[in-house]
Amino acid sequence: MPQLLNLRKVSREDLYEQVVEQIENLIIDRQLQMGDRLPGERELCEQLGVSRNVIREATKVLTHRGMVSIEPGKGTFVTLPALDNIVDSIGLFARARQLPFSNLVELRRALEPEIAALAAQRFKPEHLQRLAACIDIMERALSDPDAYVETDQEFHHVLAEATGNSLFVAITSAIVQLAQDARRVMFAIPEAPKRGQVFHRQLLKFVSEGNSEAARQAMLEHLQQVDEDIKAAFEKQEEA
Amino acid sequence: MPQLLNLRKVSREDLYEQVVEQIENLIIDRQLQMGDRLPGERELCEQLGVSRNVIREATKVLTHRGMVSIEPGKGTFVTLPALDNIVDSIGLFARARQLPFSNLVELRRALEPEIAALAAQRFKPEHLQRLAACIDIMERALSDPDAYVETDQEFHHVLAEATGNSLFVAITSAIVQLAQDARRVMFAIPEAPKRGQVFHRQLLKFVSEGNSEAARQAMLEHLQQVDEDIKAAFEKQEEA
DNA sequence: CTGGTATACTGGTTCTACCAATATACCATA
DNA sequence: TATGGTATATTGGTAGAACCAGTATACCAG
Repeated sequence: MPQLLNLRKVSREDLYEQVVEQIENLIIDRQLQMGDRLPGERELCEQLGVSRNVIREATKVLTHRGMVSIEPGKGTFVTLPALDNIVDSIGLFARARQLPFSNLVELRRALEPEIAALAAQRFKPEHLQRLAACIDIMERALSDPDAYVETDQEFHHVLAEATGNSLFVAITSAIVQLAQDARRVMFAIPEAPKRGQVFHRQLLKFVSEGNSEAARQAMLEHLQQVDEDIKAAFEKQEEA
Repeated sequence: MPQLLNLRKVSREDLYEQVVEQIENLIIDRQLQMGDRLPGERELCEQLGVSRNVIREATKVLTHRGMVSIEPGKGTFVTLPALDNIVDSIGLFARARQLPFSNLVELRRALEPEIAALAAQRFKPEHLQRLAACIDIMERALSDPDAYVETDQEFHHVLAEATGNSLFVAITSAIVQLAQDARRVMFAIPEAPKRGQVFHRQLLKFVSEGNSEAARQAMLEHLQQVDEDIKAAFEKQEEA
């Protein structure tokens, strides 16, 4: 069946979609600011000429986009989108497609060395403290996968925050989250966490010295080592 | 008012949230596969013991997460999350916080050189063709900002696809989208697009030769040039 | 085999009604 | 005066019935 005519596909947009867009635009244009309260559902119905159902479907979507927060009995308020949405969307994407672990490793190798380098240039005292605290906690949790992994994530998160670039923070959170399962596997290699700590200390040192290039290199080697340990752990797992 | 007691905050989860989670888990666990049809709304009401309203709010949220697709008259079907959600979430995040343009530039400088390098190792003939086609189109659109910018985005997108890593594709799409406005500004510098083409051609050449390092370097210089042109364009804009 | 048609089904939308939690103003009491 | 209860209006949460419009299917007429 050849396509003789080029027909534009007709598509009336759902009502709730239109409501979502309208409110979204109001927020983007700053006509609705952070913390502002939306009109009540019943009032929005009148103003927009739609049923309450439509309004509710729209606000539910906006809630999950992190743009509004619904508080029963009080109202619906404009909020600042959190990192969660980015983390969730990347996580879902990767999970749904069962992306190979190598994809994650490559992304980290592109991002995190640069993050370490920038962190070395821009850190504030607060960040050094938090990094040091992470190292301490991990040292005491060398045999506690859950605690170690969680703190390891925090370490990389703090490093990203030290760059002062929220986009780095957002994407780092996402990939670190995705790598979580793999990290736990790593504990099959007993000396892996200890080896990781060596690099963590190096990183903290180089960053605190403001030595960008050394920090970048240390991060690169750290990722290399983690990658190898995880591969070894997987092989060990398959033997069993 | 000192916080004497540590009270756990009570919070019954909304019904629609529970429905979202249930369906989401079914999809993640592969009990519902891509293309499968969900039971009708009325049937879901019975099975889950909730009103149709609740079901609808849940499916709307799932739609905007890209997990299902609603087709009136037919039903609701499981879909594969698209890039759009990642792009949207990053875009919203950046816009809502009015992140400085420099954040974007830094992220690109971390990602795209690595992408160029990987593309040089893994490209398929198809990618070279598409890259060449983009260059041709841009050549003919040196004075048409809209067409040029759009094709420029496509160029970087194809490069990311050539890495075979979907995470690169996703994040590249997002940042390229965010940079769109800035790119258009660039046309205030008449020779900017032409200069960009020089690098585009270089990139295509190095990638096709499989020369990772040259490709990486070319991309780095390309971004550097774009950044300078945009800054110059902004200054020129402020003068006016 | 074509094209119409009746029919059942799907999601889209509206409306009404009620619940639970919140906020407010007011009032009784210590 | 200050505390605490109480009535009341308002908010979002949920239910359920009803109808619309688009779709699919089977069946029938040509």
